[in-house]
Formats: sequence, C-alpha cells, structure tokens
Amino acid sequence: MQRLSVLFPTPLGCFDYLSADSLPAGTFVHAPFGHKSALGVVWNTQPDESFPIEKLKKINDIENLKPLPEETIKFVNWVSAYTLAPLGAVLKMTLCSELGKESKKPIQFEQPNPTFSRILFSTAQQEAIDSLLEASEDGFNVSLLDGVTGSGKTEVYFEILAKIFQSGGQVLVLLPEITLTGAWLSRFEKRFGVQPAVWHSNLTPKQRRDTWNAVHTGSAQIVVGARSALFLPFQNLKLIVVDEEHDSSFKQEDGVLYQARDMAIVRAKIADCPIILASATPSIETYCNTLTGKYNHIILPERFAGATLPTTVLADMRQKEKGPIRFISKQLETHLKQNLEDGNQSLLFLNRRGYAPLMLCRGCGKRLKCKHCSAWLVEHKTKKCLMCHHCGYTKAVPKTCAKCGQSDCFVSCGPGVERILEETNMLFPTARTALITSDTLTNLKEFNTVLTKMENHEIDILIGTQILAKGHHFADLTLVGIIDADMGLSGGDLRAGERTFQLLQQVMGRAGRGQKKGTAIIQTFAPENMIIQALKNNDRQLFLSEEMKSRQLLKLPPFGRLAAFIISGKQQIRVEQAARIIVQKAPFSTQIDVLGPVPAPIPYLRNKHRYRILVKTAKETNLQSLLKQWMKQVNIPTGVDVRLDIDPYSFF
DNA sequence: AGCACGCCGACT
DNA sequence: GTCGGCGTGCTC
Repeated sequence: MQRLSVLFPTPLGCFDYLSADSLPAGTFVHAPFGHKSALGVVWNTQPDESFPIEKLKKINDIENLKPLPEETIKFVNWVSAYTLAPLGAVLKMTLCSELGKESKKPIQFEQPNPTFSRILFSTAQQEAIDSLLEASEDGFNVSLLDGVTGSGKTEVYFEILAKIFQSGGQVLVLLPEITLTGAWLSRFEKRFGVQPAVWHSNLTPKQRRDTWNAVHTGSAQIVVGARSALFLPFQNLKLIVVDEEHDSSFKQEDGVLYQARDMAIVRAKIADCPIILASATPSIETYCNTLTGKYNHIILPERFAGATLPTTVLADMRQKEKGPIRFISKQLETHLKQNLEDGNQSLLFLNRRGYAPLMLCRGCGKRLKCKHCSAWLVEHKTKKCLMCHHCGYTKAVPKTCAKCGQSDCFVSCGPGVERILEETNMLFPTARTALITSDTLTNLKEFNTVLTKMENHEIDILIGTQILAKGHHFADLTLVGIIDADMGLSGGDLRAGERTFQLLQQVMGRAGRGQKKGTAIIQTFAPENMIIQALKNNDRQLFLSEEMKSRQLLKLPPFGRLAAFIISGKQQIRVEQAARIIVQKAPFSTQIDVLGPVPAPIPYLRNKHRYRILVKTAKETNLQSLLKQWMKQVNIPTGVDVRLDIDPYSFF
C-alpha cells in the first residue's frame, strides 16, 4: 500500500489515498470522497506524509480511460499557480461532465485535406506565409500576424494549418464568440473540405462528449473554439492560433478568472509548439512584446482585392441642433440620404441594446432600477419590457409611479439601437431597415438570414450592436455611422480607450470592403480626444504610442502588474468590513500600491454587495506569492466571498 | 462546489 | 407531532 495524490473536479486541492499499485499521474480513478465515490485524477504532486495514515482511504477502482496527458496536468498546475484558483477548479475546466461515457454513434471528425483547394496569394500574403512557416519549425515561439481588416489573415494562417495537417498533429484555433462565426466555419470547409471540431458553451451533451473524446484520443486534428477549448486534453498539439487576439472576451470573467490569450501562450510553451496571434488592432501587451523582440511581428500591409480605407468624418455633437431630440445628426442624416439615393447600403452602430438605457418619471424624476442590482432597467420596446443587462431581471413598465402616484408618466432617456431604428424609419420611411442585436437573434440561423438579406441588398440601412463588428463582407456597404463614439471612453476601466479604438476601428472597417469607396461618420462630444483623433486619421500608431506612454507613466500593464480583490456578500456592512481588514493586512513595501477598498462600479449586483481593492506592483514582483502570503494573514468572515483577479480587465 | 447535519417555523 | 427552510462545516 502506498500513498498517492488524487485531484477531483471540485474547487479544492489534492487529497491523498492508499493504493495497492503505483498509478501514473493522469490515471482516472474512483475514490471515496465525502459521502460518495467520485471520479478524480491521480496527480503529480507529492502526497502529504504528515497526514495521519489511519485517516487515508483506499482508491475504489480505476476508470478504463486513457490517462490525462502530462501536458494537460502541467498546464492545470500552471494556470492554478498563476490565477490562484484552486487546482480542482482548473481541473474541472479540462474535464467534461459526461466523462467516461461513450456515444452509441459518436460524431466522426474527418481529417482535413490540406490540398482540398488552393488560392492565389498576394506578394505580401506569400511573404507572411513564408515567415510563419519558418517560425513553425522552431518549437515554441509567438508570432503576431498583424493586418488590417480585409488583408487576408485567415487565408494566411490556414496555410500553416495545412502544413500541420500534412505532417500530423493537432491544431487549436481560438476565436471570440464562436457561436456567431459561421463565416469562419464555411471558410474552413471551403479550404480543407471538412468541418472542424467546434467547442463552446452551447454544445449539446452528446456533442460535448464526442468532441472531448475525439480530442483526448487524438482523432480530432482541428478544434476551433471559444476560450474554454484551451483546456481540452490535446495529445499532440502542434499549433495554436488566437484570432482577434485583442478581443476582451478572451478574458474569462466568472469562475476561474483567466486571460485565454495569455494562457494560450503558456499552453503552447508547454507543448513546445508555435502560436500565432492574429489581429488588425493588436492589444498593447502584444504590441509591446513585438517591440522588445519577444514576439515575431508579421505585417500584412494592404487591403486585399483593391478595397480601400473609408474616409472618416467627425460629427461634433456639441453643436446643438434645433427641434426635438435626435440621435442621428443632420450631418449623418445627409450622408444617409445621399447613400440611399446612390443605391448603397449603410450601417449604424451603437453598442447599446434595447430602446433606452433609462426610464424616469416625468413627475418626480424617479428612475426605474433593478431590484437585484444597482443598475437602471433598460427599456426594450420590441419585447415590451424593462430589462436589467447585468442579472437578466425583467419586468413590465409600471402603469403608475410608485413614488408620486402619477400614471403613464415614464419617459425614455437616451438611445439604444431600437430607438435608432425608430428614428431611421421616421427619417427615411421608404428605406428598408433591419436590426441586429443579441436580443433579436436567438440562433445562428436568424443571424445568417439577416446577413443573407444584407448580401442580397434587401436591406438599405442595418442597425446593430457590436455583434456587427466582426468579419462580414458586404460589397455594397459604403457608409458606417457611429452613433455614440464616446460611450466606451468613460469609466475607470484601464482598457476603456483601447477597447473603444479596437471596436470602432473594426466597425468602421465594414465600410468600403467592395470596389466602392467607403465613408465613416463618427458622432462625438469629444472630437479632440486622442482615441477619436486616432480613429479619424486612421492613425493606429498615434493610439499605440500614446496609450503605451500613459501606461508606462502610470506603471500599468505591461509595465507593471495588477491584481484585484473582489469582495462580495449579502450584507453590505460585513463585506465592507472584510474589505477594510484585507487592506489593513497589506504588506508594507515601496513596490506595492494598494488602492481601495472602494465599492465596485456596480456596487450591488445579483443581490450581492461588492467592494474592490486594486493592487499595483512593479513588473518584477512575484505577485502570486505576495498575494498568497497576504491572504494567509486574513480571516474571511462567513457570508463574505473574496476572490482574486490576476490581470483584471473589467472593474465591475 | 456538493452534501449532510442541525436547529427553528407552518402543515396533514 | 413531522416536513423542510438554509446556515455551517467537511471532504484524504
């Protein structure tokens, strides 16, 4: 009988057991855990010899399943050590709830055919392909594939996939928002003749099980997925691609908090394979790494097939227009009118769902708020209700005001896309309009229906949220109107400017992707703002260098390190007290700045009060060991939950 | 995270 | 008298 460590997919660490045989790390075993037998994995950590032997239980039996690959074990250990999430919580992400079960008729994942179809490349594309092919010989290395919208990045990295498919091995492609990337999947199928395995949160249990098994046995050669695909148990990983590398949806914001792009780099390092980050608007972090030579920088300079960049016009919204409240300025209206007359298509972008972000009583000024969050309820006219965008709470618009008793007194404040649609229909009654938001689209099919209508020119003006920002070519789309460019710029978020630049640059890039010249109109109250200026002049370099300068000055990432404590609980006083205790126990050092505690920007969310503490350290500081030491000093009272967010993105 | 134990309110 | 509410504490 000997001791061994077993890890379960629960948010805890390893537990020790007795076993007759020595079992290699990765072996799936059943062992008594709590009141039941649970499925766990033999782990590569040393058993705790000080734990009394008489308390140890015996392993029940061994699950007949190929062991978890060593690389996956290493990766789980690394992610846990970095994010400070319990090992078992990370293990849970690599397993599948249907583990061990096999389908009667499992999905067959066919081998992609690297020579199924070939296309002609521009000189620039061919050069990029050659550099990436060269880099792919080198084991672990990172390349930024940097090219404007429409420069053909996908086709370029497809050639590297082709090479891996030829020589054998698995490839992982990470995309943001996989459920709406039908376009990517059809491009893949056109190039390689088969459908890739996909991985995202909307899979059915059977799809999930079959895909997990296919990756685990090595029969799936290509997986395209959202960030969680990173934790699949690849047997023979030879390449990772992170497309839209800058996209903030790669940051997981609940459960284990991690940045999938950064963890993908770690995963590639463990596999000793190359990784390609692709973007038209790279993140500051990635860009800095190309400057220091840590990453290869491969640039695709031009737009493909003669497409040109749009002309950009700023509409200064500070100049008040006479008449009723309008969200579409005269300037934008004139351009829309002209564009309609020319028979071209237009797109209006506003990153706000619903009709109005707030309703208030015209009698007493009472604002309608969510009962579970400190947030306004958003008016949704098409759904005929009020909605909280933070917790999903829904209710009807009240007939009478609860405060002053007036009836039919609630008025809409501010614009949402539904309101922009209404205004567009009023300004252009004969134009064919359509709305695209995550509310109007419950599935991929509906989304594709609208896209097809757009392609067939059955829509003149398309209105939508950020769902529109990504990768669809509309040959006749020549005008893009940004309704509120400043919206994302406010707030204490350190990446607010970066995100706004990336998002708006992407949306503006939708104009003029065909043969016709495009125009983008940016409605703004801050025309002199650096981000707005960079967008107007299509000056990415201005944005990058200004943003880097300010981050360097403030010692923010990547020039310093950040972590956040998120303290939450039902009782406000207890939460606040816990937050203060944490700050009191902060280690004294000139290397650390402790900011807070402060109530989170949404201080009450899903019935919980929330406080935040931000920790800023020098780049060289071992943030994790500092935080672990710190947490040891603190006793967290019951009813209070403390979580650590390493490299926080959102400040909610 | 589960899951059981445990101690107080409204039911056949 | 029991059923069950969710607070508290443990899992080798």
